[in-house]
Amino acid sequence: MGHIYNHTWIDIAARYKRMRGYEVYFPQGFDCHGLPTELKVEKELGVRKENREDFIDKCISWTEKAINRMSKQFDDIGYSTDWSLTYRTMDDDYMRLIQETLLEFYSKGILYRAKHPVLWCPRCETALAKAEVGYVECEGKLYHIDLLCEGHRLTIATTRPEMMPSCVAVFIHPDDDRYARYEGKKALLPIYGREVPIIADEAVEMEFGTGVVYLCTFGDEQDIAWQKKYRLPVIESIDSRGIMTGEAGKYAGLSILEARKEIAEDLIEDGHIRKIEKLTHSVLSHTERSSCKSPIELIPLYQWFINVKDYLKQVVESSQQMGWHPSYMLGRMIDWTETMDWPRDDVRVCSKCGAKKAVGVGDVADCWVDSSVTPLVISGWNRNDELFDKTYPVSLRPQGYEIIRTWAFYTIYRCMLLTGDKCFDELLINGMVAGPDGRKMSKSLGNVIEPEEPLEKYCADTIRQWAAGGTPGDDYPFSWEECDHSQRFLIKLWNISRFIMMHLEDYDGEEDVDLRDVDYWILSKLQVLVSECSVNLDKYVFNIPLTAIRSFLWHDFADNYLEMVKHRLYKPEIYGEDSRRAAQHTLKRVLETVLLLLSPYTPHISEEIWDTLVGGYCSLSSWPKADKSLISEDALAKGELLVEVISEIRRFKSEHQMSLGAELALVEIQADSISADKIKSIEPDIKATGRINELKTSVSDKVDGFGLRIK
RNA sequence: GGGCCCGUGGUCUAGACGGUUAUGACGCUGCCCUUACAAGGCAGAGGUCCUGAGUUCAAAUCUCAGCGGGCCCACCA
Repeated sequence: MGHIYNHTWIDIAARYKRMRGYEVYFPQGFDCHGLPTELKVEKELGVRKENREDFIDKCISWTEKAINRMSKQFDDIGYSTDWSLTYRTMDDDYMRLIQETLLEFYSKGILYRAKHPVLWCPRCETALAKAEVGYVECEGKLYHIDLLCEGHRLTIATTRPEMMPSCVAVFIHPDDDRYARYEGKKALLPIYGREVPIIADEAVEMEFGTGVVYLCTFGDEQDIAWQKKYRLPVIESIDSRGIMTGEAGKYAGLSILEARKEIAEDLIEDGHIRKIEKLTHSVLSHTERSSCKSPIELIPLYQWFINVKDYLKQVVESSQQMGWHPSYMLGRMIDWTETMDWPRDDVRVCSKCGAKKAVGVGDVADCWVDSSVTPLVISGWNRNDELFDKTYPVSLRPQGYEIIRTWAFYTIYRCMLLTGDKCFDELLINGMVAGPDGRKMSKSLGNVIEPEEPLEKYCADTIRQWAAGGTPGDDYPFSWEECDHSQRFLIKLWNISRFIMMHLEDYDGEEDVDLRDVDYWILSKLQVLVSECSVNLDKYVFNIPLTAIRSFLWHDFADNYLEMVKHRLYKPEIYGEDSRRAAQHTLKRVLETVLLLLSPYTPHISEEIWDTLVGGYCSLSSWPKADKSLISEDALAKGELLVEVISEIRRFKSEHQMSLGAELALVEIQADSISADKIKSIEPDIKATGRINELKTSVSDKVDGFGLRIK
């Protein structure tokens, strides 16, 4: 439903801009590569990636199935993309362009290969981006292990005793009086009998565990920082499959968990363990965009890196040149550039390797490597200069807030470096779709709605109204009630149209008509509505115009105006042919304009009615302009008075359990002089709409506004 | 720990350049077949606009603090 949600937004924007006269370049892309796909295929089809060719085939067919399903959903909601422009990140042309951009980065030294501790998932056997990991809270044990220092016991605390073979130093806090005397000395590791330096550093948390921590290469990011800062050696005791290496001595060949168990037993047996505490802690795990959830390791490996840190200032500057909707989302981008951190490795690898045969890299690239060049792909960068000049920067980037730090960030970064220019004029940021219960959609909560279910139950224009109801940047729940209401609105619109069509059968389309106060009233309100819609749609605010259109059509137009002109339509012999024609003209004009306003939201029903009412396509017509000459303050005031008087009469009938069609013998209105003037001019409308036989209006200085006496 | 967003009748929600009676939906109550629509219409009940303080003639709206919720980031040897 998230895709239905934001693609409806994009489609409304595209349809609106077309009607405003823009030539809208509207391609749809599909993001295909990456770990999420691989994990899905492994899980659902039960295949492993040992057989690379077979695995890739399975990934491609799975992805194509997903694309077909999504494309059908988009077609089902009337998504007006130009399918001939569709791009897929797994297409050869697309991949070629990715490679070109990477080669350009390589030639500039921005892309480089280096050995560096990376976040590594032993289960998926791949390096992960920082954005792909998160912390999972779980139960663990904190082992207090005695080390020896000049005959004294120095007790460290660790949750990972199996990292002992990788220990290269022990750290204490410089202000910690308990351990001050050990600073600069050496500690002896049990089992391995190796001596490591004892170093004082501010980063040690004195309150945690024993206040003494051992540094292993690499247990966490702090270890990386310390290893670099103090130029300590690196000992790799865990390999890329999560198996202990030869450095682990007798534990070599064991898995991490097996080694943890055995080394702990040995330490206990030898009397080196002073205490084991239970501990709830957060373990860095493979959490994002994946169902893996395995704990991750920091393993030094040769990997390809792209230097973003040196260009953050430019990314921020580029982002500031764009319009963000809502504007505070720019702040999230800047926050990200300010807080992202990774100890930099300055190693650059020479490109002149002299290899005779190029061998593809076996690693799985971060999927953002593909998806962050889309503005270049669709604009024909390095392919078609004419197209590029016309379509770059992209006018509007729609996306969710959860991938500002990834999709938006990497896209702005790469396009800025490759083109020297910003890649978007504006960004429209949507929130997440929550379940009907208001909570995040998740399988475990059982509140997931797949698009097929509402699409089966409701028509596309109903789903689109639901989607248009969201606010930029805010999360938005899926709501069956909102769908019900939206569906009923369509029926209402249909019935209004039937009524109007019925009365337009003999309408000659004469424009030169003698409009009455009531006509000016509804036409005035219509002009206000048109400008309200334009102002908001220009800001990509969709919910406010839709609500305003629905309220106008349902309540002002149907509940009030239609009832107020029925007598003129049905009895021209009493009220005059020209009055009837004025009403016909107004009915047609209002409905036409409302159909144009609704067209971006509910294109299907709008076209259907438009075809009968006007002919042709309303989505190809021009967006209406508010005609200020039709706004009459006097008519607005008279119309509101008429609504109020009719409302009083309806209330009376309701209280007396009378039908609204029941006739009233006599109604007397007392009004102050200003209101009385206005009321007198709309007396025929009051009389006819209220089914009043005799209506008397008199001026009274005792009332404020007006009062009614009904018999 | 840092940042951002949010808190409005039973439920969901609009409004946030300060200014009549706070919007609408669902639900609820009563009534009514208006020569379009009962999948409709009319009328009605229901609110300390999270709490407190401040600015102001005036605060749902602005400021600060607190409480509660959400998201992102960081930390947890």
